[in-house]
Amino acid sequence: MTTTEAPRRLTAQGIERKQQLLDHAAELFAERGFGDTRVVDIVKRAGVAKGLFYWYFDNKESLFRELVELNRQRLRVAQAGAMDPRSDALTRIRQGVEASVVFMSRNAHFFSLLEVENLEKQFADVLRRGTEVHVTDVARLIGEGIATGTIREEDPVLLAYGVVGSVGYYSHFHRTGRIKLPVDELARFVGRSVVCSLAADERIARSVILAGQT
Amino acid sequence: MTTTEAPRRLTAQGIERKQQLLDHAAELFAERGFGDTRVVDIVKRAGVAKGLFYWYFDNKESLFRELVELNRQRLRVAQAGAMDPRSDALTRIRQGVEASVVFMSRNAHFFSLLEVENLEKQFADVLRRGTEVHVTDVARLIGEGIATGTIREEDPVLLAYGVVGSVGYYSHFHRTGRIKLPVDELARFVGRSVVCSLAADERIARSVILAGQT
DNA sequence: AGCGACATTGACCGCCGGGTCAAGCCGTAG
DNA sequence: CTACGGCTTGACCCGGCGGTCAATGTCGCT
Repeated sequence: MTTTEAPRRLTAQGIERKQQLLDHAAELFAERGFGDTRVVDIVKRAGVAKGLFYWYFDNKESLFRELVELNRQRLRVAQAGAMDPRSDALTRIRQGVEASVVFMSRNAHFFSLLEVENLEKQFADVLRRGTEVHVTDVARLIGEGIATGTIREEDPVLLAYGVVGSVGYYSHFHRTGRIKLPVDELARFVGRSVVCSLAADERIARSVILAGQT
Repeated sequence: MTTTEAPRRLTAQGIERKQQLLDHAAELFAERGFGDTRVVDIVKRAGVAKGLFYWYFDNKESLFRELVELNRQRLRVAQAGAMDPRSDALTRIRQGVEASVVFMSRNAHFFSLLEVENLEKQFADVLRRGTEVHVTDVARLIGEGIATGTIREEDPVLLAYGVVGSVGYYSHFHRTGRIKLPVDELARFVGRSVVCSLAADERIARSVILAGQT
């Protein structure tokens, strides 16, 4: 199944069309979920014939997977971009967390699927792999923070799951309209929360938080 | 649709059979997800004919909803039972959190569906209502904690989402085998984590945590 | 015995939706 | 002009699955 299938050569028009399909699909998935979105719905919304779908994707599942990879990468880039390499680990985590919340909000239509890992068991693999990468990233930072004494001594991986979880959950609650708050405000709140749960002591927590209240 | 349909009178045998179906369904849902579980699979596993399913349930969806309500209630009871009414709010939260983690682990087969709110959009309502109840419970306690000075001053509801989220996520990661740790150890860790993220100051955090390390 | 209510069976129906396909279009390179 | 490969169409196929139903069984009560 992992055959190196000839990646079809696409013209400019082809690339655009494919992107349209991805976009409309993401939108529909967010609206009704993967299982309740018909291929017909996707093509209809894009205003093309059904057969065309299968010109660009092997099948519905394959489109979904592509969507996942794409957005994971974009999120990772956003996180990396938000971190100031001169800052200490805890601060960088705060920055990454805030960026993630904002990013997820901007791409709400997509993440309403992503963060939730087992909407359909068949995707457990892709989705979890993504989370795993994220967790590893954070765990590394936490390890650093523990070494330099800014983060309390606990298993870094365990703490990392908490960070990733918080971001995911808060984003989810925000997206589904149960937390009514401007994104950036929420982002700062989650940042603060995470810092509080990680900081080695009160003084550190306060200083990292204060530095973030621009 | 919310017709007060005559709730069929069940004999002892009937009640048992219905429970069997619920159990097997929960198991299968956990294995493959709701969408990928066929009614036939459920009845086959229970060793009965397909038609019987519709004797006990209106349809697949209705069974699912029943499953949800049932387990929500049981969780709530477990939480309430774990809290020592003489303790302060923060401690009670810690107790509730630990109980939740344990409960979710014991009922893993079911909660692999529950905590994830939008596996299928059609269930958003039931699932969210459940979370909402939970959040409200916790928010009340947090409000109390803020009033008595043990919890830091932030919007109680916002903080409550964090607590509920943490429990859900850690349980999820544990259930899916990515956190390999005895349940009770994990429960204590999550308890500590939550306390750290809520406590008004370091002294309080330490004392509440120490009191919990039996 | 025989009635009525609960319990159980499995063949059957109908539709929905994923995926196929043969044919046609259009721009460009030769 | 023609050939070719990317692009587009929509009718069609077909398997799977949710849900129905008429028949049969099995209690317990009168």
